[in-house]
Amino acid sequence: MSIEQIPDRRQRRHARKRADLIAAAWDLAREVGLAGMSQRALADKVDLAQPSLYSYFSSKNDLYDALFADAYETLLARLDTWQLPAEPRDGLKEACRQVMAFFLEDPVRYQLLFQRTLPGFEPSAGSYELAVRYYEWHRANLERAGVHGQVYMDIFVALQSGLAGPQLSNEPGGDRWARHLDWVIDMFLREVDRRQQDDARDDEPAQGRSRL
Amino acid sequence: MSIEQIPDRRQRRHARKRADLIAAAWDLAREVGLAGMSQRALADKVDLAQPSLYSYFSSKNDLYDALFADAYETLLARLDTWQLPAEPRDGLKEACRQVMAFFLEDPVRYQLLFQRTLPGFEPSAGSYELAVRYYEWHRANLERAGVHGQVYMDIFVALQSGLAGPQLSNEPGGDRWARHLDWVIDMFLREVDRRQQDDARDDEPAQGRSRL
DNA sequence: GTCTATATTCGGATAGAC
DNA sequence: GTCTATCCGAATATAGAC
Repeated sequence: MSIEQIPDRRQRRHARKRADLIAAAWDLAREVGLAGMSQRALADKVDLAQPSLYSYFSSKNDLYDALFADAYETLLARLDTWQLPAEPRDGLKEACRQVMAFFLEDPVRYQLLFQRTLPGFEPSAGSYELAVRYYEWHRANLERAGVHGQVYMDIFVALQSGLAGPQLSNEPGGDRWARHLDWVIDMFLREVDRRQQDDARDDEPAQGRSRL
Repeated sequence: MSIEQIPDRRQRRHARKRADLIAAAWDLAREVGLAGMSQRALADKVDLAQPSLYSYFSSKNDLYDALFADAYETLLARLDTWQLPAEPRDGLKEACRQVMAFFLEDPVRYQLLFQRTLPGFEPSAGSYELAVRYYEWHRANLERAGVHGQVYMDIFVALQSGLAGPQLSNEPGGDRWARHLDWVIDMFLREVDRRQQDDARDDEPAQGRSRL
Protein backbone atom coordinates (compact mmCIF):
# COMPACT_ATOMS: atom_id res chain seq x y z
CA MET A 1 0.00 0.00 0.00
CA SER A 2 1.34 3.37 -1.00
CA ILE A 3 1.61 6.42 1.16
CA GLU A 4 -1.24 8.12 -0.68
CA GLN A 5 -3.76 5.43 0.10
CA ILE A 6 -3.64 5.96 3.82
CA PRO A 7 -5.29 9.37 3.93
CA ASP A 8 -7.90 8.07 1.47
CA ARG A 9 -8.74 5.22 3.74
CA ARG A 10 -8.99 7.60 6.66
CA GLN A 11 -11.24 9.85 4.67
CA ARG A 12 -13.49 6.99 3.74
CA ARG A 13 -13.71 5.78 7.34
CA HIS A 14 -14.52 9.29 8.42
CA ALA A 15 -17.21 9.68 5.79
CA ARG A 16 -18.75 6.34 6.64
CA LYS A 17 -18.92 7.13 10.34
CA ARG A 18 -20.37 10.53 9.58
CA ALA A 19 -23.07 8.85 7.55
CA ASP A 20 -23.79 6.52 10.47
CA LEU A 21 -24.12 9.52 12.73
CA ILE A 22 -26.58 11.15 10.36
CA ALA A 23 -28.67 8.01 10.24
CA ALA A 24 -28.69 7.83 14.03
CA ALA A 25 -29.64 11.48 14.20
CA TRP A 26 -32.70 10.83 12.02
CA ASP A 27 -33.73 8.01 14.34
CA LEU A 28 -33.29 10.26 17.32
CA ALA A 29 -35.23 13.10 15.75
CA ARG A 30 -38.12 10.77 15.04
CA GLU A 31 -38.12 9.74 18.70
CA VAL A 32 -37.84 13.07 20.49
CA GLY A 33 -38.70 15.63 17.84
CA LEU A 34 -36.40 17.80 15.78
CA ALA A 35 -36.12 20.54 18.36
CA GLY A 36 -35.82 18.04 21.19
CA MET A 37 -32.64 16.48 19.88
CA SER A 38 -29.43 16.83 21.91
CA GLN A 39 -25.85 15.98 21.08
CA ARG A 40 -25.62 13.96 24.27
CA ALA A 41 -28.48 11.70 23.23
CA LEU A 42 -27.00 11.31 19.78
CA ALA A 43 -23.60 10.39 21.18
CA ASP A 44 -25.20 7.81 23.50
CA LYS A 45 -26.99 6.28 20.54
CA VAL A 46 -23.73 5.51 18.77
CA ASP A 47 -21.65 4.80 21.89
CA LEU A 48 -19.47 7.83 21.60
CA ALA A 49 -18.58 10.43 24.17
CA GLN A 50 -20.47 13.60 23.50
CA PRO A 51 -17.43 15.78 22.71
CA SER A 52 -16.32 13.28 20.08
CA LEU A 53 -19.14 14.47 17.85
CA TYR A 54 -17.12 17.59 17.22
CA SER A 55 -14.84 15.58 14.98
CA TYR A 56 -17.79 15.28 12.61
CA PHE A 57 -19.96 18.33 13.13
CA SER A 58 -18.59 21.67 14.20
CA SER A 59 -21.81 22.75 15.91
CA LYS A 60 -25.40 21.75 16.40
CA ASN A 61 -26.48 23.87 13.48
CA ASP A 62 -23.89 22.08 11.41
CA LEU A 63 -25.56 18.80 12.34
CA TYR A 64 -28.96 20.15 11.33
CA ASP A 65 -27.45 21.32 8.09
CA ALA A 66 -26.04 17.85 7.46
CA LEU A 67 -29.52 16.40 7.96
CA PHE A 68 -30.99 18.98 5.60
CA ALA A 69 -28.47 18.13 2.91
CA ASP A 70 -28.84 14.40 3.50
CA ALA A 71 -32.60 14.60 3.01
CA TYR A 72 -32.26 16.40 -0.29
CA GLU A 73 -29.52 14.05 -1.47
CA THR A 74 -31.83 11.14 -0.76
CA LEU A 75 -34.64 12.80 -2.65
CA LEU A 76 -32.47 13.76 -5.63
CA ALA A 77 -31.08 10.24 -5.82
CA ARG A 78 -34.58 8.83 -5.93
CA LEU A 79 -35.72 11.08 -8.74
CA ASP A 80 -33.41 9.16 -11.06
CA THR A 81 -34.77 5.78 -10.05
CA TRP A 82 -38.41 6.56 -10.78
CA GLN A 83 -39.72 5.21 -14.07
CA LEU A 84 -42.11 7.97 -15.02
CA PRO A 85 -44.65 7.54 -17.84
CA ALA A 86 -43.57 9.25 -21.04
CA GLU A 87 -46.90 11.03 -21.44
CA PRO A 88 -46.19 14.38 -19.75
CA ARG A 89 -49.28 14.62 -17.57
CA ASP A 90 -49.17 11.01 -16.50
CA GLY A 91 -45.51 11.60 -15.73
CA LEU A 92 -46.33 14.66 -13.68
CA LYS A 93 -48.91 12.82 -11.65
CA GLU A 94 -46.70 9.85 -11.01
CA ALA A 95 -43.87 12.16 -10.00
CA CYS A 96 -46.16 13.88 -7.52
CA ARG A 97 -47.29 10.56 -6.09
CA GLN A 98 -43.69 9.49 -5.57
CA VAL A 99 -42.75 12.80 -4.00
CA MET A 100 -45.77 12.66 -1.72
CA ALA A 101 -44.78 9.16 -0.64
CA PHE A 102 -41.33 10.51 0.17
CA PHE A 103 -42.82 13.31 2.26
CA LEU A 104 -45.10 10.97 4.17
CA GLU A 105 -42.29 8.62 5.10
CA ASP A 106 -40.98 10.96 7.75
CA PRO A 107 -42.79 13.89 9.38
CA VAL A 108 -39.58 15.14 10.95
CA ARG A 109 -37.81 15.27 7.61
CA TYR A 110 -40.68 17.22 6.07
CA GLN A 111 -40.58 19.60 8.97
CA LEU A 112 -36.87 20.25 8.55
CA LEU A 113 -37.11 20.77 4.80
CA PHE A 114 -40.29 22.79 4.47
CA GLN A 115 -41.41 24.25 7.76
CA ARG A 116 -38.92 26.70 9.17
CA THR A 117 -39.49 25.80 12.76
CA LEU A 118 -36.02 25.48 14.31
CA PRO A 119 -35.09 28.73 16.05
CA GLY A 120 -31.96 30.05 14.40
CA PHE A 121 -31.41 27.35 11.81
CA GLU A 122 -30.68 28.35 8.23
CA PRO A 123 -29.37 25.89 5.66
CA SER A 124 -25.92 26.59 4.28
CA ALA A 125 -25.47 27.74 0.71
CA GLY A 126 -24.33 24.31 -0.38
CA SER A 127 -27.33 22.58 1.13
CA TYR A 128 -29.72 25.13 -0.23
CA GLU A 129 -28.43 24.47 -3.72
CA LEU A 130 -29.70 20.93 -3.44
CA ALA A 131 -33.14 22.29 -2.63
CA VAL A 132 -32.99 24.44 -5.73
CA ARG A 133 -32.14 21.44 -7.88
CA TYR A 134 -35.21 19.62 -6.64
CA TYR A 135 -37.32 22.68 -7.24
CA GLU A 136 -36.10 22.99 -10.81
CA TRP A 137 -36.80 19.32 -11.49
CA HIS A 138 -40.35 19.95 -10.38
CA ARG A 139 -40.67 23.02 -12.56
CA ALA A 140 -39.48 21.06 -15.58
CA ASN A 141 -42.18 18.44 -14.95
CA LEU A 142 -44.81 21.14 -14.94
CA GLU A 143 -43.49 22.78 -18.08
CA ARG A 144 -43.53 19.47 -19.91
CA ALA A 145 -47.13 19.03 -18.86
CA GLY A 146 -48.00 22.31 -20.53
CA VAL A 147 -48.16 24.49 -17.42
CA HIS A 148 -46.11 27.64 -17.75
CA GLY A 149 -45.18 30.50 -15.48
CA GLN A 150 -44.22 31.22 -11.90
CA VAL A 151 -47.78 31.81 -10.75
CA TYR A 152 -48.87 28.32 -11.68
CA MET A 153 -45.72 26.90 -10.17
CA ASP A 154 -46.43 28.63 -6.86
CA ILE A 155 -50.00 27.39 -6.81
CA PHE A 156 -48.87 23.90 -7.66
CA VAL A 157 -46.42 23.90 -4.76
CA ALA A 158 -49.25 25.10 -2.54
CA LEU A 159 -51.51 22.23 -3.59
CA GLN A 160 -48.91 19.61 -2.83
CA SER A 161 -47.90 21.16 0.48
CA GLY A 162 -51.55 21.64 1.37
CA LEU A 163 -52.10 17.90 1.30
CA ALA A 164 -48.80 16.94 2.91
CA GLY A 165 -48.89 19.48 5.73
CA PRO A 166 -52.26 18.62 7.30
CA GLN A 167 -51.62 14.96 6.67
CA LEU A 168 -48.38 14.98 8.64
CA SER A 169 -49.63 17.30 11.37
CA ASN A 170 -52.99 15.72 12.03
CA GLU A 171 -52.69 12.12 10.99
CA PRO A 172 -49.09 10.98 10.48
CA GLY A 173 -49.03 7.54 8.99
CA GLY A 174 -52.50 7.89 7.46
CA ASP A 175 -53.77 9.04 4.06
CA ARG A 176 -56.88 11.08 4.86
CA TRP A 177 -55.50 14.05 2.92
CA ALA A 178 -52.81 12.49 0.77
CA ARG A 179 -55.25 10.21 -1.02
CA HIS A 180 -56.79 13.21 -2.75
CA LEU A 181 -53.62 13.98 -4.64
CA ASP A 182 -54.90 12.82 -8.03
CA TRP A 183 -58.18 14.61 -7.47
CA VAL A 184 -56.38 17.87 -6.80
CA ILE A 185 -53.95 17.58 -9.68
CA ASP A 186 -56.76 16.85 -12.12
CA MET A 187 -58.65 19.86 -10.86
CA PHE A 188 -55.56 22.01 -11.22
CA LEU A 189 -54.78 20.89 -14.77
CA ARG A 190 -58.37 21.43 -15.89
CA GLU A 191 -58.33 24.94 -14.46
CA VAL A 192 -54.98 25.78 -16.00
CA ASP A 193 -56.18 24.60 -19.39
CA ARG A 194 -59.25 26.75 -19.09
CA ARG A 195 -57.22 29.81 -18.21
CA GLN A 196 -54.41 29.29 -20.67
CA GLN A 197 -56.96 28.85 -23.45
CA ASP A 198 -58.58 32.12 -22.42
CA ASP A 199 -55.21 33.85 -22.32
CA ALA A 200 -54.32 32.51 -25.73
CA ARG A 201 -57.62 33.70 -27.19
CA ASP A 202 -57.10 37.16 -25.71
CA ASP A 203 -53.44 37.64 -26.54
CA GLU A 204 -52.51 35.60 -29.55
CA PRO A 205 -55.18 33.40 -31.01
CA ALA A 206 -53.99 29.87 -31.83
CA GLN A 207 -50.71 30.25 -30.04
CA GLY A 208 -50.92 26.62 -28.99
CA ARG A 209 -48.92 26.72 -25.79
CA SER A 210 -51.49 24.79 -23.80
CA ARG A 211 -52.35 21.17 -24.33
CA LEU A 212 -55.84 19.90 -25.15
CA MET B 1 -67.73 47.18 49.81
CA SER B 2 -69.07 43.82 50.81
CA ILE B 3 -67.06 40.78 51.74
CA GLU B 4 -67.96 39.04 48.52
CA GLN B 5 -66.49 41.74 46.31
CA ILE B 6 -62.96 41.24 47.51
CA PRO B 7 -62.35 37.81 46.06
CA ASP B 8 -63.95 39.00 42.83
CA ARG B 9 -61.57 41.90 42.62
CA ARG B 10 -58.67 39.58 43.29
CA GLN B 11 -59.89 37.26 40.60
CA ARG B 12 -60.17 40.07 38.10
CA ARG B 13 -56.71 41.34 38.95
CA HIS B 14 -55.36 37.85 38.53
CA ALA B 15 -57.10 37.36 35.19
CA ARG B 16 -55.87 40.70 33.90
CA LYS B 17 -52.28 39.98 34.83
CA ARG B 18 -52.55 36.54 33.29
CA ALA B 19 -53.73 38.16 30.08
CA ASP B 20 -50.74 40.54 30.20
CA LEU B 21 -48.45 37.56 30.59
CA ILE B 22 -49.99 35.86 27.57
CA ALA B 23 -49.55 38.99 25.50
CA ALA B 24 -45.91 39.23 26.57
CA ALA B 25 -45.43 35.55 25.74
CA TRP B 26 -46.64 36.15 22.17
CA ASP B 27 -44.16 38.99 21.83
CA LEU B 28 -41.40 36.80 23.14
CA ALA B 29 -42.32 33.91 20.86
CA ARG B 30 -42.19 36.20 17.85
CA GLU B 31 -38.71 37.30 18.90
CA VAL B 32 -37.04 33.98 19.73
CA GLY B 33 -39.31 31.40 18.18
CA LEU B 34 -41.93 29.22 19.82
CA ALA B 35 -39.49 26.52 20.86
CA GLY B 36 -36.89 29.07 21.91
CA MET B 37 -39.05 30.63 24.57
CA SER B 38 -38.04 30.31 28.23
CA GLN B 39 -39.86 31.17 31.42
CA ARG B 40 -36.91 33.22 32.55
CA ALA B 41 -37.11 35.44 29.48
CA LEU B 42 -40.86 35.82 29.88
CA ALA B 43 -40.49 36.79 33.52
CA ASP B 44 -37.85 39.38 32.63
CA LYS B 45 -40.18 40.85 30.03
CA VAL B 46 -42.84 41.65 32.65
CA ASP B 47 -40.46 42.42 35.52
CA LEU B 48 -41.32 39.39 37.57
CA ALA B 49 -39.10 36.84 39.20
CA GLN B 50 -39.15 33.62 37.25
CA PRO B 51 -40.77 31.48 39.98
CA SER B 52 -43.65 33.96 40.23
CA LEU B 53 -44.92 32.72 36.90
CA TYR B 54 -46.09 29.60 38.68
CA SER B 55 -48.92 31.60 40.20
CA TYR B 56 -50.33 31.87 36.69
CA PHE B 57 -49.17 28.79 34.81
CA SER B 58 -48.51 25.48 36.48
CA SER B 59 -45.92 24.40 33.92
CA LYS B 60 -44.43 25.37 30.60
CA ASN B 61 -46.91 23.21 28.74
CA ASP B 62 -49.65 25.00 30.61
CA LEU B 63 -48.30 28.26 29.23
CA TYR B 64 -48.28 26.89 25.69
CA ASP B 65 -51.81 25.67 26.22
CA ALA B 66 -52.87 29.14 27.35
CA LEU B 67 -51.39 30.56 24.14
CA PHE B 68 -53.19 27.94 22.08
CA ALA B 69 -56.51 28.77 23.73
CA ASP B 70 -55.88 32.50 23.48
CA ALA B 71 -55.28 32.27 19.75
CA TYR B 72 -58.52 30.42 19.14
CA GLU B 73 -60.45 32.78 21.43
CA THR B 74 -59.15 35.68 19.37
CA LEU B 75 -60.15 33.96 16.17
CA LEU B 76 -63.62 32.97 17.40
CA ALA B 77 -64.23 36.49 18.65
CA ARG B 78 -63.36 37.88 15.24
CA LEU B 79 -65.71 35.57 13.37
CA ASP B 80 -68.62 37.47 14.92
CA THR B 81 -67.32 40.86 13.86
CA TRP B 82 -66.98 40.03 10.17
CA GLN B 83 -69.78 41.30 7.96
CA LEU B 84 -69.96 38.51 5.43
CA PRO B 85 -71.96 38.89 2.21
CA ALA B 86 -75.31 37.14 2.39
CA GLU B 87 -74.75 35.31 -0.88
CA PRO B 88 -73.28 32.00 0.31
CA ARG B 89 -70.31 31.76 -2.04
CA ASP B 90 -69.39 35.39 -1.69
CA GLY B 91 -69.66 34.85 2.05
CA LEU B 92 -67.41 31.81 1.87
CA LYS B 93 -64.75 33.67 -0.07
CA GLU B 94 -64.79 36.67 2.21
CA ALA B 95 -64.60 34.38 5.24
CA CYS B 96 -61.54 32.70 3.76
CA ARG B 97 -59.90 36.03 3.04
CA GLN B 98 -60.42 37.13 6.62
CA VAL B 99 -59.13 33.86 8.01
CA MET B 100 -56.10 34.00 5.75
CA ALA B 101 -55.39 37.53 6.97
CA PHE B 102 -55.58 36.23 10.52
CA PHE B 103 -53.10 33.45 9.72
CA LEU B 104 -50.65 35.80 8.03
CA GLU B 105 -50.60 38.18 10.97
CA ASP B 106 -48.39 35.89 13.01
CA PRO B 107 -46.28 32.97 11.79
CA VAL B 108 -45.67 31.77 15.31
CA ARG B 109 -49.37 31.62 16.06
CA TYR B 110 -50.02 29.62 12.92
CA GLN B 111 -47.22 27.28 13.86
CA LEU B 112 -48.69 26.64 17.31
CA LEU B 113 -52.21 26.09 16.02
CA PHE B 114 -51.61 24.03 12.91
CA GLN B 115 -48.11 22.61 12.80
CA ARG B 116 -47.46 20.19 15.64
CA THR B 117 -43.87 21.15 16.09
CA LEU B 118 -43.37 21.53 19.84
CA PRO B 119 -41.94 18.30 21.28
CA GLY B 120 -44.38 16.99 23.86
CA PHE B 121 -47.04 19.66 23.58
CA GLU B 122 -50.67 18.62 23.28
CA PRO B 123 -53.54 21.07 23.76
CA SER B 124 -55.83 20.37 26.70
CA ALA B 125 -59.38 19.16 26.12
CA GLY B 126 -60.77 22.60 26.87
CA SER B 127 -58.49 24.31 24.39
CA TYR B 128 -59.10 21.72 21.76
CA GLU B 129 -62.80 22.33 22.00
CA LEU B 130 -62.21 25.88 20.79
CA ALA B 131 -60.45 24.49 17.75
CA VAL B 132 -63.43 22.28 17.04
CA ARG B 133 -65.77 25.26 17.22
CA TYR B 134 -63.75 27.08 14.60
CA TYR B 135 -63.67 23.98 12.44
CA GLU B 136 -67.46 23.63 12.61
CA TRP B 137 -67.94 27.27 11.71
CA HIS B 138 -65.86 26.63 8.62
CA ARG B 139 -67.82 23.52 7.76
CA ALA B 140 -71.08 25.45 8.01
CA ASN B 141 -69.77 28.04 5.56
CA LEU B 142 -68.98 25.31 3.09
CA GLU B 143 -72.35 23.65 3.50
CA ARG B 144 -74.11 26.95 2.90
CA ALA B 145 -72.10 27.35 -0.27
CA GLY B 146 -73.43 24.03 -1.50
CA VAL B 147 -70.36 21.91 -0.77
CA HIS B 148 -71.23 18.77 1.15
CA GLY B 149 -69.28 15.95 2.72
CA GLN B 150 -66.09 15.31 4.65
CA VAL B 151 -63.97 14.68 1.57
CA TYR B 152 -64.60 18.17 0.19
CA MET B 153 -64.06 19.64 3.64
CA ASP B 154 -60.65 17.95 3.91
CA ILE B 155 -59.64 19.14 0.48
CA PHE B 156 -60.81 22.64 1.28
CA VAL B 157 -58.72 22.70 4.44
CA ALA B 158 -55.77 21.52 2.37
CA LEU B 159 -56.18 24.35 -0.13
CA GLN B 160 -56.20 27.02 2.53
CA SER B 161 -53.31 25.52 4.46
CA GLY B 162 -51.40 25.00 1.22
CA LEU B 163 -51.36 28.74 0.62
CA ALA B 164 -50.76 29.77 4.23
CA GLY B 165 -47.98 27.28 4.97
CA PRO B 166 -45.55 28.10 2.16
CA GLN B 167 -46.37 31.78 2.56
CA LEU B 168 -45.40 31.82 6.22
CA SER B 169 -42.40 29.52 5.82
CA ASN B 170 -40.84 31.08 2.76
CA GLU B 171 -41.98 34.67 2.72
CA PRO B 172 -43.50 35.83 6.00
CA GLY B 173 -45.00 39.27 5.56
CA GLY B 174 -45.48 38.86 1.81
CA ASP B 175 -48.35 37.64 -0.36
CA ARG B 176 -46.68 35.58 -3.07
CA TRP B 177 -48.88 32.58 -2.25
CA ALA B 178 -51.73 34.12 -0.28
CA ARG B 179 -52.77 36.35 -3.17
CA HIS B 180 -53.98 33.33 -5.09
CA LEU B 181 -56.69 32.56 -2.58
CA ASP B 182 -59.60 33.64 -4.80
CA TRP B 183 -58.10 31.82 -7.74
CA VAL B 184 -57.93 28.59 -5.77
CA ILE B 185 -61.41 28.85 -4.27
CA ASP B 186 -62.95 29.53 -7.65
CA MET B 187 -61.18 26.52 -9.07
CA PHE B 188 -62.38 24.39 -6.17
CA LEU B 189 -66.01 25.46 -6.43
CA ARG B 190 -66.06 24.86 -10.18
CA GLU B 191 -64.67 21.38 -9.68
CA VAL B 192 -67.08 20.54 -6.88
CA ASP B 193 -70.02 21.67 -9.00
CA ARG B 194 -68.85 19.48 -11.84
CA ARG B 195 -68.53 16.45 -9.58
CA GLN B 196 -71.69 16.97 -7.57
CA GLN B 197 -73.66 17.33 -10.80
CA ASP B 198 -72.22 14.03 -11.98
CA ASP B 199 -73.02 12.40 -8.67
CA ALA B 200 -76.57 13.70 -8.76
CA ARG B 201 -77.07 12.45 -12.32
CA ASP B 202 -75.82 9.00 -11.35
CA ASP B 203 -77.65 8.61 -8.03
CA GLU B 204 -80.79 10.68 -8.00
CA PRO B 205 -81.45 12.83 -11.04
CA ALA B 206 -82.64 16.36 -10.25
CA GLN B 207 -81.78 16.16 -6.59
CA GLY B 208 -80.73 19.78 -6.67
CA ARG B 209 -78.19 19.72 -3.85
CA SER B 210 -75.53 21.55 -5.80
CA ARG B 211 -75.73 25.12 -6.86
CA LEU B 212 -75.58 26.18 -10.52
C1' DG C 1 -10.16 10.43 16.91
C1' DT C 2 -11.48 9.54 21.15
C1' DC C 3 -11.43 10.08 25.74
C1' DT C 4 -12.03 12.46 30.62
C1' DA C 5 -12.69 16.51 32.84
C1' DT C 6 -14.60 20.71 32.98
C1' DA C 7 -16.33 25.43 31.83
C1' DT C 8 -20.39 27.89 31.31
C1' DT C 9 -24.84 28.87 30.68
C1' DC C 10 -29.29 27.86 30.89
C1' DG C 11 -33.53 25.18 31.52
C1' DG C 12 -37.80 24.13 34.58
C1' DA C 13 -39.31 23.56 39.10
C1' DT C 14 -39.62 23.74 44.45
C1' DA C 15 -39.07 25.56 49.45
C1' DG C 16 -40.00 28.79 52.49
C1' DA C 17 -39.90 33.69 54.18
C1' DC C 18 -42.52 37.90 53.80
C1' DG D 1 -48.59 36.74 45.14
C1' DT D 2 -44.13 37.73 45.11
C1' DC D 3 -39.72 37.25 46.46
C1' DT D 4 -34.84 35.03 47.34
C1' DA D 5 -32.36 31.10 47.37
C1' DT D 6 -31.60 26.88 45.60
C1' DC D 7 -31.95 22.26 43.45
C1' DC D 8 -31.17 19.50 39.81
C1' DG D 9 -30.50 18.39 35.39
C1' DA D 10 -29.21 19.34 30.85
C1' DA D 11 -27.41 22.02 27.15
C1' DT D 12 -23.28 23.32 23.95
C1' DA D 13 -18.67 23.75 23.79
C1' DT D 14 -13.50 23.64 24.98
C1' DA D 15 -8.89 21.87 26.93
C1' DG D 16 -5.68 18.62 27.01
C1' DA D 17 -4.11 13.74 27.76
C1' DC D 18 -3.68 9.37 25.26
